[in-house]
Amino acid sequence: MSEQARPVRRIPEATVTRLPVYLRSLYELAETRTATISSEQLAEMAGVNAAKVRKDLSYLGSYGTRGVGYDVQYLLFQMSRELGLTQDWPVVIVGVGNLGHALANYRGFGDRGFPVAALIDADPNRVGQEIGPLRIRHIDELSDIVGELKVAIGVVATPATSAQEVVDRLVAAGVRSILNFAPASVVVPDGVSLRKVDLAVELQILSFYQQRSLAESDADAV
Amino acid sequence: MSEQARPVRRIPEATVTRLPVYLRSLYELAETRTATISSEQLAEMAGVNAAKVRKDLSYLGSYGTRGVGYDVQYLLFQMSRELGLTQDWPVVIVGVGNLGHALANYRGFGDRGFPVAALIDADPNRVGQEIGPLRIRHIDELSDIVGELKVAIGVVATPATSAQEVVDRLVAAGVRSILNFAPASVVVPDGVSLRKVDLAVELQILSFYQQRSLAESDADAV
DNA sequence: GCATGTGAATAGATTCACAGCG
DNA sequence: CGCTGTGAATCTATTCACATGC
Repeated sequence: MSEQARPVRRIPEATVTRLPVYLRSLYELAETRTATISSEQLAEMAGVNAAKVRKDLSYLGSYGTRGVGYDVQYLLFQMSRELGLTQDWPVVIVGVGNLGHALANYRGFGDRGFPVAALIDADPNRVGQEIGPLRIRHIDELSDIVGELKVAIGVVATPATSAQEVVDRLVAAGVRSILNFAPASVVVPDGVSLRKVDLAVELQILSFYQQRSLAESDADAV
Repeated sequence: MSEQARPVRRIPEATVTRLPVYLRSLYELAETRTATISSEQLAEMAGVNAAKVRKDLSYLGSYGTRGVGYDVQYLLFQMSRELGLTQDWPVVIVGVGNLGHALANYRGFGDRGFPVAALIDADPNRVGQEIGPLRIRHIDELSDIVGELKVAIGVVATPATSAQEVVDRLVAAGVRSILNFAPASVVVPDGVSLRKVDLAVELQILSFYQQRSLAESDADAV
């Protein structure tokens, strides 16, 4: 009897990564008081094709109206709910160097339901420093901080060499979602989500295609 | 006779995104004077599985030795070449707010073959300001700057509302690789590469899985 | 009539499993 | 014998195309 009758829709990973993009488009539409939107139009805004939009949205449920399109407000609500955005998820930023500093000052976090609850560093020279309303605290306090402030997401902005250790500490403290900005591959146990943002990787990918396209135009020029 | 005999290997997109990760592992190995590495070990370092490593590397060529593994230095060289990292690709950062500022100060760029050649902003109050060795220049100078400094990559760190316009200007100026940090979907013509890094999107993806895992543990607890 | 929702078809990525070679 | 390199099998994602229902 432990099985639920409710069919827990299995949303493909690729779809999950696109939902936030649709969501952003929906916010824009809501601002311009647009009432309904077709998959075609939404696709254009999100930079994908219409079939993909329809397939993706169908995983959330049948929220459209044939012959009409999707109700912007309703879809906005359903998607927010599905993404877990009806509640706040407090964030802790670990590593307050250049990048961590910028992230700490970035309004986009709090504005969108991810309040920065704490700033953490290992460097005693930084601990105690104030950034906006927050005082940087020492990494040894991490576990307490996570518990007290109900931290849900850990943002790692340390140098590569400390990244794995910081991740381990976050996991030990009970954090189950981690966003890693450090240029290092880190591992997490099952049940913990990890996303990575790596500048160098992105630039190198661009470099690959840049070189390819130059090589081609050189060949053409011969 | 315009066809080359050399078979231009078609490297899958998914593989291209992993090459920089392998490359980083190889640099670490090189630092510890490791001479050869098996697909198994490299997989562990890169956080993928061994079959994938072998398949990925096979697209570059048969650079391994059966029964032994891959020569670290040789693979490092081949991979760098394939990624176009044997030359520098000058970068221009457009939008010197919080994030742009942090990026401008980030040493990771120049150190890895992506020298920051120029900083650009549209705000007259920022133009003229100096950050490190660079003076912020006005966006109207973009085209000249790209030409003079042989800018290959444009990094967009503007607010969402200006992102598309900035991208259009970069493309018009001849930039064929763009890294977009602005939380907006932008379009580029064929032949231009675009990668995006979006904080809010990453956090929302984490939120989705966080909510899922909490919902599951709640269900178990009943 | 028109745009959704979705099976079926296709394309792409991952993993398996083993032949081949040093 | 050990590890690469790779076809074949599988899994996942995308796209097509049209029945369905407002």
